[in-house]
Amino acid sequence: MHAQESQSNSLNPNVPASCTCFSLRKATRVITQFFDERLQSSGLLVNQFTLLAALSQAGSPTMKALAQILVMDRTTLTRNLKPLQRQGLIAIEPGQDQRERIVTLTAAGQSALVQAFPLWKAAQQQVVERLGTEQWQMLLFGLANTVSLVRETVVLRN
Amino acid sequence: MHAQESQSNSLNPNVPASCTCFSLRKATRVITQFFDERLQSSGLLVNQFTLLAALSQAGSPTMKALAQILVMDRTTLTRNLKPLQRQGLIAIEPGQDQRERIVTLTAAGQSALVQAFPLWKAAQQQVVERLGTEQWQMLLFGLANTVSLVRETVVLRN
DNA sequence: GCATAATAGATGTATATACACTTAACTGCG
DNA sequence: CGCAGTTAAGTGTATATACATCTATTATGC
Repeated sequence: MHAQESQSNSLNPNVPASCTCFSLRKATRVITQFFDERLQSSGLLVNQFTLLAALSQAGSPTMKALAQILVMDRTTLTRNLKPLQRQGLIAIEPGQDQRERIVTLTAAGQSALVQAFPLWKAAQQQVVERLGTEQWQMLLFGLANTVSLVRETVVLRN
Repeated sequence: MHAQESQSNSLNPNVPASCTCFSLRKATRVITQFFDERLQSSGLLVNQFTLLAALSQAGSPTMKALAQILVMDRTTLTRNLKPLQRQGLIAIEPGQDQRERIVTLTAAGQSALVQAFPLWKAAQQQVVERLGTEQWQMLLFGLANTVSLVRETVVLRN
C-alpha cells in the first residue's frame, strides 16, 4: 500500500471545507440571521434596510440603475421591492420614458431608515470589533475583489 | 458654512459600501451565478452539489446532524433536499429512532456527484487563481472566522 | 410614417432561506 | 403503566434569488 493518508473514502479535496461558494453561502446565512435579529425592532430585514439605504444615496434611480448599483438581478430587485412598496416605504412610478420605473424613498421610508440606522451601526460595529479592524478590512477587500473578478470572467445578465 | 465634505445628503457611513452583510450577500449572489453556470451541464446547482458532497463525506447522517454540519437551518435543509430526493439522488428513511430521518446518497447521487466534480474543481481553481492563493486563503479564513464569531455571539436556532 | 429591433420592466416558475407552529415519537418520573 | 416534558422533523408562510419568457414602450432604418 502506498502512502495515501489524505485519500478519504469520498472526494478529494473536501468540497464543503474548501468550496469558495459554499463558504460564502454559509457565512451569508449566519450573518444575515445576526443582522436580522439586531434589526428586529425596526421591522426591517437587513436586505430591506440595505435597499432603503441604497435608495437614500442614489436619489430616484430607475429599476435598472438601482439593480446595477446593488449588483442584483433586475427581476430579483422587482420582487425585493414589493414588501417595501406594500409597507409604503418606497414609491414606484413611471418615468419620462414610460418603460422605466423610478423608485423613490417615501417620508415613511426615510423615517424607517433613520430609525433602523443605529441598530445596523451597532451590529456592524460588533462584527468589525470581533473580527478586528484589519481582518475585517481584508474580508471586505476579498469580497469586493471576488465580485469584480467574477464579473470580469463571466457574462452575467445584470 | 462649516467644512462638512463627508456629510452627504444621506446617511453616513455609506451603508451599501461598508455593510458586512450586504458585501457578503452581494458576493454570494455573484459567485453562486458563476458556479451554477459552470455546473450547468451536470444538472446540479452549486448548492445541490455541495449537499451531495457533504453527504458523501458524512455517510448517512440524520437531518439534524447534516444541518449542523452544513450550518443550515433544519427547515431549510428539509426544503433543499426535496429536489434531490425527487431526482432520486438521495434517499430519506426513518432511523432506529422513528423520529429521525436518515439521509443517504443513492447510486445515482454518487454518479451525479462524480460527474459534477471536475466541473466544480475547474470553477474553484479559476476563482483561486484569479484571487491569488494567498488572498483566497485570507478570504476563506475571514469567512470561517465570521461564522465562528457570530455563532459565539448570538444564539441561533441551529 | 411604419415595420423591425432594442430596451425596461413584470410575470411564471423553481430553488433557497428561516421563523412560528404542528406532529410524531421518545424519555423520565411518579 | 401512563402521562408530562423533550426532541426530531415537517408544514405554513414570507422573503430572497434568478432564469425564461412576456408585455409595453422607445429607437432605428428605410
